[in-house]
Amino acid sequence: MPELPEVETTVRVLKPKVLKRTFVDVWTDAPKLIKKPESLSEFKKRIKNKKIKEIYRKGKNIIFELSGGLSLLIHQKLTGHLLIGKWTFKNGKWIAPSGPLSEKMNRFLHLVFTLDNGQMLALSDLRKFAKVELWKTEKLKNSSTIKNLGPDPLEKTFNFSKFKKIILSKKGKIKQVLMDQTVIAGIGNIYSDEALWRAKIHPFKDISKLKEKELKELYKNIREVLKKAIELQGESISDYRTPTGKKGRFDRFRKVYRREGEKCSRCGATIKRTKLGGRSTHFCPRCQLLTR
DNA sequence: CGATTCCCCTGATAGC
DNA sequence: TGCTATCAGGGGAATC
Repeated sequence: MPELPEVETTVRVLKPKVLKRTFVDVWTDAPKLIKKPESLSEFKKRIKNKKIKEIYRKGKNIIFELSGGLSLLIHQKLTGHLLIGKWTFKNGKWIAPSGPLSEKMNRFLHLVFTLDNGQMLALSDLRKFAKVELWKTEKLKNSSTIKNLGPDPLEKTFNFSKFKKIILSKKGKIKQVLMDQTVIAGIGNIYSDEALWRAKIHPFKDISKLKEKELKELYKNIREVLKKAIELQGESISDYRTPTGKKGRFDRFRKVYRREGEKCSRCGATIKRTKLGGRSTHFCPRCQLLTR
């Protein structure tokens, strides 16, 4: 499930491989992934012969800035991940070279861009939830997709007082607020659970009940866990893989997410899983008390 | 305007 | 064995 660290890893790995490259061809067996423009032929026509001038992350979105005043936006959602390599097309399907790209999770190719050096940029997406949009760069900047995003938690300007201010301006349960992309951009289910465990805060704790000390711990731990995950190229307990098809190595630092029934590494209590707003939520019932 | 619900999709898993 | 029902889940749209 790509969140900020996984999307950042994708951008960092792709960057040297795609900068200054030109799109020469597009293949898809799932045209519904392409939301903009609506017509696939129009999408193909517009993206062909455009050069990748820049690639960057905005929240969980990947944006390729192209020549001709265009920008390609890709959101990987739950199971999407971008891969780079050289596949061959045989009998209606893509054959991956041996190595990580041929591994199971990388087989669900639904969109393949061929670049001018023969390399391919491919979107593997088991559940086909990803979205691909081609925008005029100026329009994208003013779009609600971009404008409604909250600040990036790793930006230099994102200091504690800014964090405190935006969190306290919201109401509700802390985990839900952390996952709200209009509040802070980039945190999802995994890293909200992990940051809250590190900060010893119960995911259901109401914003209004948070103490100054807890806010400070949370601020610090959000940034630390995200940085650590980027350093390790993200987590791959589920579908995510880096663009070369390899697993991220954050797993050994994962303390609660998908660890229901295991012992808390800090206090030994049994990790619990519940639902919050339709999302599974993991926490330690002993070190993350609701009332403290 | 905010809060909630539905929907997109398919592999894995449980139940019969 | 093989079928069917359920679940997971980001975010956008529709609805309350």
